Amino acid sequence: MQHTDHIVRTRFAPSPTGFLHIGGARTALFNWLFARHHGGQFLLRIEDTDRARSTQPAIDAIQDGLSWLGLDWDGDVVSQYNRASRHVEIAHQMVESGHAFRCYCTADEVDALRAAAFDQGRALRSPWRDRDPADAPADAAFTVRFRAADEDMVVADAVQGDVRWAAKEFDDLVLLRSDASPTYNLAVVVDDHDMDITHIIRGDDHLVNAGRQCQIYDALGWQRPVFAHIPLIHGQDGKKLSKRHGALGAEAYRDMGYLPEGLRNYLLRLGWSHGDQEIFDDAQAIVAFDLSGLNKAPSRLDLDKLSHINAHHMAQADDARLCELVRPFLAGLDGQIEDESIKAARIKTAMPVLKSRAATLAELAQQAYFLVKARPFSLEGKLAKLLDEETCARLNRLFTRLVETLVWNEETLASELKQFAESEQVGFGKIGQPLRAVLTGGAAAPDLALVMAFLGRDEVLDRMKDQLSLRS
RNA sequence: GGGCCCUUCGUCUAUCGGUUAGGACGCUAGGUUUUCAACCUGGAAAGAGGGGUUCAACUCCCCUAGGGCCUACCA
Repeated sequence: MQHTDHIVRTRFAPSPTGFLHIGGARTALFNWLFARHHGGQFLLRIEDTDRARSTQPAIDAIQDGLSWLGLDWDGDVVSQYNRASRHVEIAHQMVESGHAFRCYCTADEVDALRAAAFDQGRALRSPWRDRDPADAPADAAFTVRFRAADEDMVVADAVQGDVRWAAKEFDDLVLLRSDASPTYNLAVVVDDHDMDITHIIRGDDHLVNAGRQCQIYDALGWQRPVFAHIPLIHGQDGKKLSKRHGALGAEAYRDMGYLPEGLRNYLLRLGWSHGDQEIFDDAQAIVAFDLSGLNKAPSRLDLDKLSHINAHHMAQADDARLCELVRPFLAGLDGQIEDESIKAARIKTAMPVLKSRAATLAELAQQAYFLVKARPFSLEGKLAKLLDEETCARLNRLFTRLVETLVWNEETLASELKQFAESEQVGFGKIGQPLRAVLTGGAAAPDLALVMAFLGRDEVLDRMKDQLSLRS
């Protein structure tokens, strides 16, 4: 696993206890962007050393989420659990070098020690750090603890600046549990070192861990990576994002109809800035991203802004791709025509116009609905009232005219409608409103000439006939 | 209890000692108008509080307040 090159290497290292939540997605994005910016590698490691809480479905969900977001990782996924023997090896090495020691304290003794340390406002130190190993009780269980360093610690963080701790703030942390399994802080350091990680971008809930981990790096004589601790994302209420409070998985955003590039763009600007620029495509983001633009304060999720950003990316998206993506959203709407190929054809034709009118795929489905509505449909309330006797007579005259319209495209239809309104000597509202009702049944739709062009002559005439015969 | 981190419009942010404190979302007034959306033109809206340092502070320092993280044989 050891690399001899000197390229930038980042990693995303989630623990598989749930889906890929929005904060993790952003952390992954930043690491991905930073690696790509420097032509380096972005690695994925699953921190699955907690066997009780780690699950395969969670591992799958994380990978699916990253894939959906378009954050591709280099090489194979690393399982931290599978590397346990290497962690143990390093722990033993530290015992031999004196940087770690066997602690024979029982759970009760540790509790008492901790309570005392807590009262004194200091970190826990094991009495076994200075005792002769020969005093060890025979056959007693022990943990391997790190011998907390005597020097004060300073971590140069790329976001937070120099962060300092007094030596007494660090406890003798457990490296190996009494069952000899390695703990997080040991495993992380060993893995990041072995994977040649050069930059660690992660949530600032790990800021204190950085101090602890740097003690281990130093003890081992390993070079410390660059740390960049980014603030966590909060919910709309400013509180921590909890699972039951807005902390949704990536797939939830997908199901709400956001595009991966839209979510990526939004997440990019959440806690990172580049002057006044709000909209980024991937190429721009990769060029622009740097650690110096990272913010120190936590930020809140704002779905309105996400939608707005997403709308830009919808308008830029490929038509054929959107036709595919909108299908599941359309499927939820009832009263549609049967023929899938007609539906697909109409939506395809209209897509260049539709996509600029919707902020999400869900809205896109709403915008496309009028195209696939099964006729005849009934008009109610205000729409029905539009079709009084006079209006029906007028629409009948329009009908006759449309039958004779030779060229059926937006341009000629627009001028047909305009001329018709003039010949009727009424404002366009007198024609546009009822005609729209007749053709769309009240569904959202673009300009009428476009509606007619997208629907096609037969469908337009049929929808007119439906309503006019009902009222005559 | 202890340590560490954070604090500019409602929200995301710009500012890196000297600006009428800028932009974006949202909100709002008006325009366009055949629905919805979009779009165009305006508007309201901010430096948590208190001390310093300085000719000058949002910007540097200290205190307070408020949030957050860690303080596990979780990660």
